[in-house]
Amino acid sequence: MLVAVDCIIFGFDGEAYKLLLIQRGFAPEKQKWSLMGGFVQPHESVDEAANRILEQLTGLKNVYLEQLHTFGALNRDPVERTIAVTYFALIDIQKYEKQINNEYNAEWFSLNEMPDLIFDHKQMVDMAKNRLRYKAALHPILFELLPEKFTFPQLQALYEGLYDTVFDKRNFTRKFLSTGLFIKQRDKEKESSKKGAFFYKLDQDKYSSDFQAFLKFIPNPEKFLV
Amino acid sequence: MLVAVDCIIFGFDGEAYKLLLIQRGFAPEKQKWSLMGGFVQPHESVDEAANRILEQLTGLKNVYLEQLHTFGALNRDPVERTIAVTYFALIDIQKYEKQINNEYNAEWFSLNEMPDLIFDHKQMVDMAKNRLRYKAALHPILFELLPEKFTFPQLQALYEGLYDTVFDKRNFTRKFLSTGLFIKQRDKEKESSKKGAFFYKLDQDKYSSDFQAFLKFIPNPEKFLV
DNA sequence: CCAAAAGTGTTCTAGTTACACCCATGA
DNA sequence: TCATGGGTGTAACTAGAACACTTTTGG
Repeated sequence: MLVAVDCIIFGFDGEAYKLLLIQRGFAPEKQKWSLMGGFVQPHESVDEAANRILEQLTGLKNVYLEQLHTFGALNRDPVERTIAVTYFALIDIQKYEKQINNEYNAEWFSLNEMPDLIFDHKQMVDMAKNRLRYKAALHPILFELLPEKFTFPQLQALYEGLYDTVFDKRNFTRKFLSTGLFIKQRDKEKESSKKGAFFYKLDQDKYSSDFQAFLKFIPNPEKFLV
Repeated sequence: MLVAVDCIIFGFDGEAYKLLLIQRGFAPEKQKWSLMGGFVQPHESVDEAANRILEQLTGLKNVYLEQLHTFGALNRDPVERTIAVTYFALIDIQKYEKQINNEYNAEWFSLNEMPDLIFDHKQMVDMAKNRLRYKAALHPILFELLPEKFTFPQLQALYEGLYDTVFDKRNFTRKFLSTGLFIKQRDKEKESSKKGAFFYKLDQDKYSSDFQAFLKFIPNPEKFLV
């Protein structure tokens, strides 16, 4: 039985969520679009395989990478019995350089303009989207998609994009500022407006110390969940 | 590469959370306690394998079974390279009959009185516990551990046991009743008190229609999360 | 000077918490 | 009759939601 790893790689370009896909240069389904994947090698753990595969395509190390789900349907790969351990990654799209690896024909696609994908990769993407929505509602992970410096309008677009909705600007700002996670910078981003919007950075200490958001079925659930 | 499935099987006896473990009758680690597991067969999906393994041990079908995580460290199985797809199950402990399968020496252990487990099974159990806490804070899944009819004192013990805390009885009752998920029965459970506590049943319609609890990072997140 | 986006406060509402006494019954 | 556990209401507080105008500045 073969064990493969597939990576769902998310980016955000300031307007929309993107996925990094590759055009397969090999059979089966040659020329069709698919997630970046590969087989787990005997000398590496499954997590290591995921990191390797991600780095092969993007050149990036130390990115947010989380195991999503293992897909093990009987005929998901028509050629050989393969189970796929999927991971989703959140990367700063600005750090990605197309030229890093020419071995793969990789391209960013907007989530709502995706080509058909091979095998059960569409299902994987759907699950990843869902997990991301779920997780981002509770944990401050979306910042992994932003550059080091970002503005509140960008931050709000990031959240609005994920949930496909609009939030009240005042309430949004207040809620996020009240976490104490953000440090205002002196400079402004002046490209997207005349007035310009102040940059913020994450308070890395607060960010890395287990920040938990506010679940409400259990009183003070942040006490209990790790 | 071998692909195994391991099941973390939870029960609740009215007082404490329990795990169903088996004493291995085979090498390696013969006689030691472990999770119930087995290899994925060529003719079955991974999900099917999990259901099969669970049924082999408990005789139960259609129980709550959710994929947890895939463990793929290099030397997790000292004999052969094996990756383990883990699932956790929630079963009504009263439905379990010890005699269903004598092939395995199975026993329920309280979560805080567990024997040493083989390989990385302890890590699996920890992760399952955590996932259960997490999930139960947001979704009404703990009822899978209760018999069809249960009392509010039992329900509260169930939640207090999982989070290892005490809740205010009045607030607890109000919050849970306000979900409209519970139908009061005419009869009482009279074993554990003189006065007796009314039985309740789940409103199965409400229960099966995607009940979502109340996350609070995103306004009205139940609109967005599936 | 005006169009476009940034930034900022207050009020109302609803949900959460804290808290204590009476009830029913078997022994 | 009393010990044990079951059942219930209210008031204070807090967090979330709704809502609109002013500021800045490049063109």
